Order: sequence, then structure tokens, then C-alpha cells
Amino acid sequence: MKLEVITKTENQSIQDSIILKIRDLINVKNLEPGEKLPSERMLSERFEVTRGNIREAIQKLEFYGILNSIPQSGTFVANIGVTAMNGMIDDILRLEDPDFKSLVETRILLELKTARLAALRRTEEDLVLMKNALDAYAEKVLKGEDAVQEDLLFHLAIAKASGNSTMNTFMLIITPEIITNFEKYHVCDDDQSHKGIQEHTDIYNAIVDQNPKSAKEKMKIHFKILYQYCYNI
Amino acid sequence: MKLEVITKTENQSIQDSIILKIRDLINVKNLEPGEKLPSERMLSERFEVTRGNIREAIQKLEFYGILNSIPQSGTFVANIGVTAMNGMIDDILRLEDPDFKSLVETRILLELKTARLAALRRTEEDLVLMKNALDAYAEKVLKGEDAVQEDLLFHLAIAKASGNSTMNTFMLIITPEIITNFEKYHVCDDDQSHKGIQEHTDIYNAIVDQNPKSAKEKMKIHFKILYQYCYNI
DNA sequence: AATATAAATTTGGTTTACCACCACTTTATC
DNA sequence: GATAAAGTGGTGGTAAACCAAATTTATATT
Repeated sequence: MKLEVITKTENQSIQDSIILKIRDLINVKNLEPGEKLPSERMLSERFEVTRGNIREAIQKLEFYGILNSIPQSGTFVANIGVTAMNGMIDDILRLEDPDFKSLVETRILLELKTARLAALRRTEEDLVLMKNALDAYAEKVLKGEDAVQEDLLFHLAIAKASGNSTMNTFMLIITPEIITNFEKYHVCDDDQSHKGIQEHTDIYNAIVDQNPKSAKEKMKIHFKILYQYCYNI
Repeated sequence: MKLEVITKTENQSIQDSIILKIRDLINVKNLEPGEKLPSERMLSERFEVTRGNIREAIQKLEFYGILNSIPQSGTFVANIGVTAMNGMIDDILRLEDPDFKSLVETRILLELKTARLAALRRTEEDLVLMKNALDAYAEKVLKGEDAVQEDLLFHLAIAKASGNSTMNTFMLIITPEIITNFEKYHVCDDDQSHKGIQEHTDIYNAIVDQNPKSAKEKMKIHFKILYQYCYNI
């Protein structure tokens, strides 16, 4: 998910090769879910890399739920079978860095949904937070200042109000990359910002009214420009 | 994104408190984007924690794009302003572990989209991979064996064919948690698996025919049971 | 022979000491 | 006086030493 500096490229490739070796080891030893991997020290000796490298690789596989590391006990194959493990590792290694188009596409998908869910599930507290974010955005725009941050905070407030923690997490992950790319490509101009106030208000009101269909529709309008940008790039 | 063992709870809370202290530091020092944070050693001394703790906290904030750590140089505030930073850190700390319902809800959203995109963008190579996964699934089911893994690999093959690397990543992240919960709650029974073969085949054919509407529709049918489960739990 | 208990070994995690590298200051040379 | 070169302090990164818990092995006791 992160773009790393050049120096990490080498590090990355040796980590990937370790992941491959661990996969092969599980395959040739026919390790079933729940069985134990050799210790980190043995692996580092066998693969002729540092224990730190081994630990990094294990942590990555742990993040994707393929391994389980238990303190003072060992590292175990998670209860995901050999077939799925092989397929997933292939995917993980093949994962390229996300391009901007892919990010925007995903963001639009998520936000149309979170707007709808927020209309259904928002609490009074959610409304307060959204209103604050909305006001902060309007104030910045009316002063003629850049308001990209306040914009995104409003959208994050909606994500929180959706009551879906997974979507909320995903929004948080893609937001910074969106911000930096927006500033790089100057997607939003001044005119857009002023229209944005009305559009944000429309979305907010739909959520206040608990009208999911309208909320989604207003969000779609809000993304119209971005949508076109995404599919014409 | 990960459920951690109990022992990590304490560790987590001190990491969260460090993140809060870093946020306060940026606020009181009025650090603008691009400015440098104090060195890790100074922070560890000032906050009275180990440097390892500091490094962990910085890495987490780096993951969310709030800080940039540059080797032999320092840690810098990313070019995301103070306002957005404060809001995002609040969100990050408030993030609860994803519940199963939230996971399924997100999965359905993602998969309806990836199916549609795959129908539009699939290459010949994608089709081969999907066909292999489909056959492996059918074979397992017909032998009466458990095929949860093959099931998910087919869905991951669709995600890959969608050509959207961000959605592909997100699918990879939620897949293991879905697997373990499926096995825990026994969502799928034997009858479902047999129907699943036909449903998978329908989805596959729609993607072969490059018919996005049908692909989404067939995926919706495939998720019907899961959808009901999700909203009745 | 079976079992309870204690010592020893092995484990992942953590701390510490060291490293290579970058930025800036000082100094020397023209 | 200007410019380049050498030095110095500080940076994030890293490998080795250390730790506490868990597991295994050995031993003693009934």
C-alpha cells in the first residue's frame, strides 16, 4: 500500500523470496493448518538471511492471515488450507502499487455505499461531527483558502457514520494517497470548491433526513467531475 | 485490521498514547507539512518509552500517510495539513476491530463491483486462471470435500481480473478473516456448495461473454444466502 | 510403572550497541 | 574573499545479545 524509497527495493525482493521459500517449505513438508513452522533461528540459518528478515516476512504473512505467531511457542500455519495459501501468496507477491485511477474508482464505490449506510444508521453524535466538518469546509472555501483537508474530513465523518468499521478502515487507508495525488494533479479548482459546499450540504441533509437513496444520489453528483476525470485519464 | 492476542492489548494502548503525544507535539510546535519531527531517541526520552515503541508508532502513522520517515535524515510531517492530520488520528485511534457483519457487507460491495469490472476488462490469461479455480472448486465439491478455500480462490481470481489493484488488495485483506469466520459459524452447508458450482459457472460465463450487467446479477444471486445471513444476524 | 516435579532447552519478543550515511560546520588552499 | 575539502554530530536502520514464558526432558517419589 505504500510507495517506498529506492533503497527498500532490494529489501523487498529478498523478503519476497523468503515468502516463497516459506511457501515451498510448507508444501514439501506438507504442513497442515495448525502445524508448526521451524523456529525463526532455524529458518534464518537455512535461508542464509538475518532473523530480522525472517520476522518481517512472517509478519507480512501474518497480516494476510496465513500464519499465526504465538509468543514463546512458535509460528503456526493458520487454519486456511494449503490450496488457498498457495493462491493467496501468489496474489500477494504479484500485487502492484495501486494506480491513481484504481484508487479513485475504489473511493467512489466505497463512498456511494457509506453515504447510503450513513443515512440508515447515523446517530445524533454522527450528525454533530458531520456538521462540524461541513462548517469547517465551508468556512475555508469562503475565505478562498485551500480546503482539500476539510473536504476529506467530511467524507471520513460519513464513513464513520456508516457504522461499517471495515469500510471506515479502507477509507482511512486510501485517503492520504488521494490527498497527495489531488495536490499533485490539481484535480480540484476554485469553482469546484464553491459548488462543493452546496453538494456537501445536500449529502448532509439527505443523511439527516435518513433518506439513503437521496444520499447516494447526491454523492454521485458530487463525484461526477471526479468520475469523468477517472475514466478519461 | 488484525485481531491480536490479549498480551498485545497493553502494548496497543501505550502505542496509542504515543500517537496522541506525537499529535500534540505537532500541534503545539505548529509543525507544517514537510517539517521535521524530533529524532526517535529524543522522543523516546521525552515520552519515557523505548525507541522501539516510538518506531512502531511512527510506522503506523507512516502507513496512514501522516508521517514520512527518511533514512539517515529524519521523520517528517507528510504534506497533509494539520487539520486533516488531527481528524485522521482521531479516526485511527477510534477504529474498532471489524465485526463479521461489517466484513461481509464490504465483501459483497466489493465483489459486485469486481465481477462487473472483470467482465469489462478480463484478459485471456485471466480467463484461464478463473477456469482453473472454477474446476478445482467443482472437483472438490463433487468429491464431497470441503471447498471453502477453492471457493475463495475463484473470487480472488475475479478480483485480479477486475484490473483494480486497490480492490484486489482489499479482497486479499478481508479474505482470511472471512475464511476463519465461515469455518467458525458454518455458514455454508453441503447443499449450498452444490448450488455454488452452478452459480460460479454462471458468473464465469458472464465474464467470458463480457457482459458486466449479467456478471453483477449472477454474483448477486450467489450472495443471496450470505446477504440474508448478514442482515438477519 | 505411573505420575508429579524440577531442571534445561527452545521459542518469539525486546532491548542495546553499533553502523552507514547524510547534512552541516570548519578549515585549508588558491 | 571564494570555493572546495575534510571533519563532526546526528539520523534512521540493523544485527547481536538478552529476556521471560512455554515446552520438553530428566528425575525422583509413590
